[in-house]
Order: sequence, then structure tokens, then C-alpha cells
Amino acid sequence: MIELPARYEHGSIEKKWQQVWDESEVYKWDSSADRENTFSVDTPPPTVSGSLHVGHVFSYTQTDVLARYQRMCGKSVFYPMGWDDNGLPTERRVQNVFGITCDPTLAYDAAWAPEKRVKDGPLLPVSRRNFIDACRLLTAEDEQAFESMWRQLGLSVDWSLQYATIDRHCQRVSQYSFLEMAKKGYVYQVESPTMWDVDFRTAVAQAEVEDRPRPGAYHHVQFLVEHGGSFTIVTTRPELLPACIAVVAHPDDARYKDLFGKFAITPLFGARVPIMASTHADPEKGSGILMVCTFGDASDVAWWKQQSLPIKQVIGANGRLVPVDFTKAPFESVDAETAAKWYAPLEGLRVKQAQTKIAELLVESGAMSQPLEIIEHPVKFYEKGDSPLEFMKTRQWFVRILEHKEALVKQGDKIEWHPSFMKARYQNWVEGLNQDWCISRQRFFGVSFPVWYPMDALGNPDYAKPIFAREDQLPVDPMSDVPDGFTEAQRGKPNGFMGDPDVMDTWATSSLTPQIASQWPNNDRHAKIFPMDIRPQSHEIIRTWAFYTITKAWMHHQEIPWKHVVISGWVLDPDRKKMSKSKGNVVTPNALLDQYSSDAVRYWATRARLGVDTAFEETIFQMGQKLATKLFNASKFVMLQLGDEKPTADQITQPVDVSYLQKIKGLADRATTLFNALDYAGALEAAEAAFWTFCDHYIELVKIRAYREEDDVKRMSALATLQEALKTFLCLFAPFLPYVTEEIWSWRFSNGKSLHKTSWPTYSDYDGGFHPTYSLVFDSAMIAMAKIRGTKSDHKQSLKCPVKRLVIHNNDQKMLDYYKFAKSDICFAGVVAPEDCFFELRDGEPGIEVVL
RNA sequence: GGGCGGUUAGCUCAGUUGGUUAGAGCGCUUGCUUGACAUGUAAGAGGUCGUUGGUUCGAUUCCAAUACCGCCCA
Repeated sequence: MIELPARYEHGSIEKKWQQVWDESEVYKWDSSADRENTFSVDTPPPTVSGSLHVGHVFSYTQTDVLARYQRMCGKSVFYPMGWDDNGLPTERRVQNVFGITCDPTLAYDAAWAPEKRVKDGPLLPVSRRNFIDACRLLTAEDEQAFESMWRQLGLSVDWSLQYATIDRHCQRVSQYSFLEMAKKGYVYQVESPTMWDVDFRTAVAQAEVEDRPRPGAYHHVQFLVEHGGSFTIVTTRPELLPACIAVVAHPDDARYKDLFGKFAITPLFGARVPIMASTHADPEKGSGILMVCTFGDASDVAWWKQQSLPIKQVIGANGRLVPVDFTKAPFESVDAETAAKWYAPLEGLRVKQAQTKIAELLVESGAMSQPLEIIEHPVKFYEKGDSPLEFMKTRQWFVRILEHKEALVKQGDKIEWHPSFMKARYQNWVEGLNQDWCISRQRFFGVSFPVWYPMDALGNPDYAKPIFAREDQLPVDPMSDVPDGFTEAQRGKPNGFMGDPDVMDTWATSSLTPQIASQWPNNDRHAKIFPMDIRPQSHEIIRTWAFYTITKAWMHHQEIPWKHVVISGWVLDPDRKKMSKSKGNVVTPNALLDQYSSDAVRYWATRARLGVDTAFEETIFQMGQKLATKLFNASKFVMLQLGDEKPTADQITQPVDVSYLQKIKGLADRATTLFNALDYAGALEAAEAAFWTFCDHYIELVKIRAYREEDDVKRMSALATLQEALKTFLCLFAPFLPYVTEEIWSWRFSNGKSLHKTSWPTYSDYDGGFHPTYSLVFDSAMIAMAKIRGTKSDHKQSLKCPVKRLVIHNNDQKMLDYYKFAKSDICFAGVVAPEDCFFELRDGEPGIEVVL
């Protein structure tokens, strides 16, 4: 018999088991298992942005309990961990931490090493390679912090299956995916107006765009009509006036019908633009006639595409107004000299500044006499950006998704969504798509396109003839690797080649997490885990991560990527506001783990239902801590009674024990059913409620019998029941409270084998059969005990106060028998002399009389 | 404007196909040093289940409308 500790010290016990689990490879995936006996998890690779959030702990724990349940059911669990380290969040963090910015024109400086800056100052420009080195340094540090937290939390991840979306393996898979999509015709390259972030100077995709309410103003601007007349347009973007290419009104608008076919002269800049009819002009809005500019919004782009009109690009890639020559197409003016004079103060201004300035100029020129109407309106932003998006005509790679909407909706139907209503988000998103997926980014820390372009005799790249890398070359960096048939000396030279300088959208790689984990396309691992069983994620990335992953699985395999999508809710602050860095209400998990224990934090996380947002409340951690402590103490009690005895289930003979064991069977079945429906929270709740009943009622009822050494048959029955019940509880709690349960398991039951590899309890574990004669014995005993305790409490007496007389009466002999079967235990626990305890069959309401 | 979710005790949340007195923890009140546990334990108070209408013998549960809160999209 080992010496049992007086108290449960979670700190040292957690460290001990982390080490044991790691060394004995408890969570290692068994690659020899076939698909049917494998449970695969497409773990979300967290963005390693440096901040650990209590929300991470919340959702990842919910996944972990599902994985642990499946492992105990005998499945070989494929549970990897990845890090999403490439992309803009990392670049931005590197910029802040090291005070550097990437200037791709600079040469690599081998002597330079990044240093964390202590105070703000101007950013130091460094070469692309130096910048990427700094990114790798920082993400390695962040990944370490995440891994350490995941291990402390007790995630049953197989750490040998780690990946990072910027590592060579991921680059290879991502580039292979690109090449295969190119081969199948799913990607194309085009020079076209694209949403552009002027601060990051990159294209962005529809999924990364969000509307933000911003103040604006209606400007009423008067246009002249060539050969006489005038009209007033209303616009929120007067700074685009020099980019005006046409004026449109609705074809049925009587006010403007006569103007169609004529030309308008723009104020200030004297551009001669056609007045045209278009149904996208809403007669109800503003003055009903509007200017089309290149480009004010998506409808300008759409309309421009239908017409063959020139582009007047006045906003540069950096968000400032570019120089314009009003003597030349497409900007030619009826009065170039005056136009240039008006434009001079605008050149070089940022959009917002230009807007204010041009309003002054319009007033000065007399083209705007009405005061501004201040409004608030939605403005499109890159979700990580700070300036409104502009449309820029640039060359980008796109994935064809618009023509496959229907197929992609159908793929979503084949997947089971938990909770089911989350599928609507996916459907709404796919149905609302209006742009193909732009996957190229004019950034640095990302996966390159495996593409080069030949240069013509003048040194211009021929984008129509991209040179794709060979599959066996992957991963390639086209900026340093050389395509077949060329030498490095020909880079950037006439008749030579150039590498595609862009990188792929982060999502273009992270949408391949199932394939990255399966080592597609060249490994039999793929067949063993794909499609994966579950994909856990939160709901705000259904339109990105879930959608893109479904898209790629369809394009590559004509298959769904996973069978179940499991959506976790959010952690809200106590005032039910979303936790966010900017609000300053983020709770970091480390202190909670240390203070309350990992088991307690896991309890909090898994008490929340799937998809349900949860307010952060510390009392829940206390509940978890109390549960772990109680488990520890109750187990200690059972161990002390068991001593050197080795009871077996067939020794369970006493009615109360048989009756109680039947309840435990029912509990195990119920927990199994709930887990199979992914309702881990329901399983936890059921186990928890039953466990408190075990402590407060079953143990109290049989305690004395367990002590009495002279009556061996009855004592062994109690011991066997205590042991079976405890083992069941340890199994049922194991997914939720892996540390304290493993610790207790090791005291007596383990034989060196981890609880987490033990079989999940099933009905067949107790083959004693069902005894209807005893079915309600335990429940009846509880009712009798409640009455006895209540009476003592009402009289402010100790629970040890003896009962002088106990009469249990009932109008049903069968019910009365249940009480009778429990008589000796009731008498022991209630402190009633057996000769003072009576059972009476009588008419009327059943009742229990207690006399003190 | 379109879609989705929520509203149950002071607080945080359960409530499994409609069925007796609607549950738990925390908090509150009154007790109990009982040989695992004071990080304990016994008992008690506290809710017209957002509102209105409908289906039904019977509705927190099903249906419709409505209010408020939140999320996603435009």
C-alpha cells in the first residue's frame, strides 16, 4: 500500500504526468491502424501572434476531450499540432518588436542580426532575406510559448506530428496544390482592379474585408453639360473627381433622359466624359445621377468592365494622389493648364487629406455651393488594416470559385455541422460570393508561387507564358532558384527570366491543413486519416478557413475534407463583451492554470456547450478545483477501505450495492451516448452529478458496512461496489480531468498502463445482469436518508443524533420492499437501532416518520 | 436590409423526444469539529421560464407574431 498524500498538489503532479506521458508516448498515433480504427483531428494551427488568450484554452480543450474519449474507445488518434506562422500578423509583429521594415530592393546583410527595440523610432529597412530571418526567429519563440502552454493544459497531442505553415513541408504541399490547381484550370492570373490595402501595399481577398462605420459627407458637385446646361451629382468621394470617366443615370429617369449621349465637363479638371444610361444608378438616391470613377467602389468596377473605357488611376499604391498630365490621354482636359493648377495642391496628399482639400477647391471654383451633409456610412477595410481599401489595377493570381458556388454549397451539405445551425453561415457566405479568390499578396513572409516568367528581348516579362516549377523541385523560391533551361545570370535580363515576387495568401496554405498533416500527395498516410473525422474551429472563420479548406478538398480530391465541423463558442468578459486586445479585457491563461490547476481550467472549458459563448466567471474554476479535490479525497477513502483486499465484481451481492451498480451502468451508457453525439458537456454534467451522489449518498450509506471487518460477505460487496464505481468515475472524468484521474489511477489500478489508454466503460463491463427486484433500492434509501437528515437539521441536531423511531409506510408492497432491502444500511447511516425501525403496508400517501 | 442564435433563481448556466412540487453551482439564511474531505457537510429561502396569441386534456418545451441582446453578411 502506497503512502497517500494528505492534499492534492496539482503543480507537482501535473509536471510529473506531463513527463510520463511524453516519455511513454501515450498520445502517439499508431500508424498501423486502418482508417476505420483511426480518429483524425484537423487541429486549428493557432496564429502565433505572441499572445496567449484564454479563448485558445477554451476551444482547444473542447477538442481534446473528444480526442481523449475516442482514444479510450480504442481508436488510434491522429491529433497533430500546427502553427500558422506565415502572413501579415507575423510581419506586423516583427516590425513592432524589432523596429524593422522590409525593403526588397536591399541586398542581404549576413552580419545583421535582429534585436528587440526598447523604444519607438524610425523603422530600419532591411533586405527581404533579413526580414524573413527575423520572422522565423520570432515565430520560433512564440511557438515555444504556445507548446509549453498546450502541454501544461494537457492536450493529448502527438507532438511528433508538428508542422508550421512556413516550414519546407508545408511550402511543398502548398506549392504542389497551386500547381495541381493550375493544371486543372482552377487558377488564373489577370491584371484587373483588385481590392488593395494602401498601408500594407497588397491585394486582399473578399473574405478578409469588413465593413466599418465611418463618418463621411455628401458633396453636391455641379457638372456642366457640353454645349450648355448643368446638373448636380452627389458623392462621398470628391477626391476621385480627377478619375471620373463617365456620368450615369437610370435609363427611365425623366430628369436626365435628354442628356444621354451627350458629354459632361467635370469641374476643376475639365475632362470630357460621356453621360450614359445605366440601371445601377438609383433614381431615389441623391440626385439620381452619379459619377463613375476608377475606382470608387465595386459597382464602378463592374460597370467599367462592361464598357471599354480607360482607367484613370489617381490613387497610388501607397494611398497618395499620383502626378497627372492633363495634356495626355486618359486625363486630357479641355483646359489642361487650369486643370493642372487645381490639381497641384492635391498631388501627394493621402486620400482623406485630398478629400478635404478638394472640397475647398470646389467651393472656391463655384462648383459646390450647398453645404456638406455629414453622414455615417459603411466603409470597406482590410480586416487587419487601418485605411479604407482602394481598387487598384494590378496583376494577381485568382482561384475560380464563383463558377463553382453550387458544387461548394453541396460539399457543405455533406458535412455534419455542430451545432447544425452553423451550416447556414457557410451557405450564406458561399451564396454571397462576388469575387474569385485572390491568392497573391505583395508581401514577404509567405509561401512563394512556384512560377517564373520569361522576359522578352526588351526585358519585359511575358505573363502569358508562366514557367511552372517541376513537382520534384518543390519547394522552390523563384527569387533564388532558377527555372529549367536558364542560368542565374539570365535573371532579370532581356531574353532571360524573372521569378514571381509575390507570396501566397496565408489561407492558401492553411486551407491545406488536412493534406499537410496527411503528407499528401506522396504517402499512404493520406488514406488512413482523410477525410478527417473532426474539424474544430470557431465561427468567425467559417468564411475563410472552413470555406477555403472545403474548396481545396473539392478541387484536389472531389471529396469533403472532414466529416464533422465542430464549432466552439467565444469567451466573453464578465460583461458579456467579446474579449479583444483593443478593449484591454483579455485574460491570459497562465495564471489561471497555475492557480486553479489545469484540470480546473479544463472543467471550465468543457462545461460550456458546443458553439455557445461563455462569460468568463471565476467561480467556475473554483467548481472545477473542488471537483478535482473531491475526486482525490473520495478516492483516498476508497483506497483506505480496500487496503490489501482485492474484491471482484462478482462479490457484489447486497441489494443496495446491486441497485447502485445498475445506476452506474446507466450512467456509463448515457455518457457514451452523449459523447458519440459530440456532447462532451452533457457527459461531464452527467458524470459530475452522479459523482456527487456517490460521495454524499452511496459512500455515506455503506461507510459503516465497509468498516466492519467481521461480516466479510457484506463488507466485500461494499468494497467491490466502491471499487467498480470509482473506476468508472475515473474513466468518465479522464477526458476532462486527465491529471488528477491519472494520479489516482496509478495508486492501484494502472499496472503501469495509463488511464488514458484504458477502455472506456461499457454496459458489458458489468455482466451481473439486471435485477429488477433491486432496481429502486438505492433511490429508496436516499429518500429515507433525506428525510432523516432533514428532520435532524430541522431540530438543529448533529447528523450523529440517534433516531428513536423510524416508520416507513407505503401503500405498495413492492415499494416497501425496496426500503426493506436497504434497512441495515439506513439504520447504520441514520443512527437508528434496527429494533426501532418499522415498515408498514398501509393505505394513503406513502410517508416516512422520524422521531428523535 | 438579409441570415442565425439567445432571453429560465441575485449571478453563471442545465433542462434529453410536451406530462406531477422547473434543476445545479456560486451568493444568501440556519445548523453540524460524522474515523476521505472545513478546498468539508446537512437543511432552507429564492423563478407567473422576455411578451402576446395559437395547437393540446396538459406548453419552459411545438407553432406564429413581437420586444430586447448578440453574432454573421450586405
